[in-house]
Amino acid sequence: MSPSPNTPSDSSAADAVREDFVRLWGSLGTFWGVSPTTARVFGWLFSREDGAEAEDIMDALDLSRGAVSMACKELRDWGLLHAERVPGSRRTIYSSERDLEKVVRHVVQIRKQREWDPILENLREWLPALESEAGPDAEFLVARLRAVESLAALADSMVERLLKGGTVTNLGLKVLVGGAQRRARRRQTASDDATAPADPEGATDDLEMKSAG
Amino acid sequence: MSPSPNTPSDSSAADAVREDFVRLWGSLGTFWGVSPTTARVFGWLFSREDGAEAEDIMDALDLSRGAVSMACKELRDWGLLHAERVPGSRRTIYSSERDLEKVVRHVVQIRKQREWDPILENLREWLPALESEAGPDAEFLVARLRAVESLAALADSMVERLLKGGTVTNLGLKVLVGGAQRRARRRQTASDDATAPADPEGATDDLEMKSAG
DNA sequence: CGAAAATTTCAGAAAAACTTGAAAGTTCTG
DNA sequence: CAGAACTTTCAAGTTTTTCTGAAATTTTCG
Repeated sequence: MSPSPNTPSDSSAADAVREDFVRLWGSLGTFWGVSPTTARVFGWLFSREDGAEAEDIMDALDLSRGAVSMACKELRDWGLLHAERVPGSRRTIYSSERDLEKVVRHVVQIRKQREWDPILENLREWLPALESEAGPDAEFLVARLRAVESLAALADSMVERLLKGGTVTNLGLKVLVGGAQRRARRRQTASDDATAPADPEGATDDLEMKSAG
Repeated sequence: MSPSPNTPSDSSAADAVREDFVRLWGSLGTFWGVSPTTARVFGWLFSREDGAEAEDIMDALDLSRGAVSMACKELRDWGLLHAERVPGSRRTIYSSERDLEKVVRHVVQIRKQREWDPILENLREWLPALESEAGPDAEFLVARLRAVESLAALADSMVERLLKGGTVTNLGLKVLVGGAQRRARRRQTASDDATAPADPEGATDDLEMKSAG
């Protein structure tokens, strides 16, 4: 029953859990659109209090130098990783974004831009083209596409609210308690993101703002 | 300007849009967890008023017989496809679920069972093990895991509400208008999903209920 | 019941995605 | 400015996923 106090710092309960957590997080990679390895790197960093340099990561996760570099680059693009250079040294210290809510918001925002917005964009091209065409086939297709559009638009507005509405937890509570009403009134129309290209560095920079909460 | 009335039924605007729609839907496959081909099959069927037999599908989407069969099987498992046998014939007629909201609900439900529930399940195993362990590392990990847990639990409750709360559109409207309040009061604590196994056949059968709305 | 007309299954082929390792590029010390 | 210490990039190799085609299975008709 006694927890094995022999092994010095290798197989503590914390390390065992950490390992499982990294595995789980890796298997969830598809959920938010990155490779398992990339997800594992994030999970590992997230499970640690302090940042780590590339070599620590390749050591802990048994990856090549290149794999770690690419995973970290991708995570930086997603805005989920801080890369810090220690002044007197050549090393880069990576650490995960600490605020899980920011992580979720970034992931949702980027997936929305990449995968969701094109749907609405396309639908709004297709519908006019179809409406000028007569015939039962075209009419039916219009009806179906409208159904897709209205559902997509609904999802879009909910996500939009999530992104603008402060912390996820707060939003969740508000929704559960009914406070969403107030927010809906002062909803400001988003400047159209259809034309705005994603600026890859801006995503990273966003992380820095509002860090004092 | 005149829509080319020459080509008999091949390159109408409807068919052009249909083709694009199928391509788009296929590229979205990863979003809800199936292969592009499977997604394309659904998209094609969804874009059509009437059902189609296997050969129509392989013809339209340029797939082998086996691929069509596998895609349809997977879609049936997801509860997104109706397979109907015409009595006097040997053919099976496939048609997509017509109600997009049902489609969304089924997808969300199944992905939740497959990918989300394990998270909560695992977290609830790990936390007790960690809490009995002293040391700063374990304590830190507990804090991080708790953050994951609370966010996962929040998402879980929102999804749960989506699944139980009638149509997606209705729910969306309710949320946007603040009607969520009522629901939150009578929120019954879900019987822990940690132990409840997913019943794979129930998911499919669900499609049939409430078909009269 | 046996033949015909479909659908399903599955081993192997093709394609896609991921990882590696070495070469090229940066950034810091002397 | 040359050299050392890291990081990044990318072509090639490996693994995983997906598709095919033919054999096995199921279903209908005579």
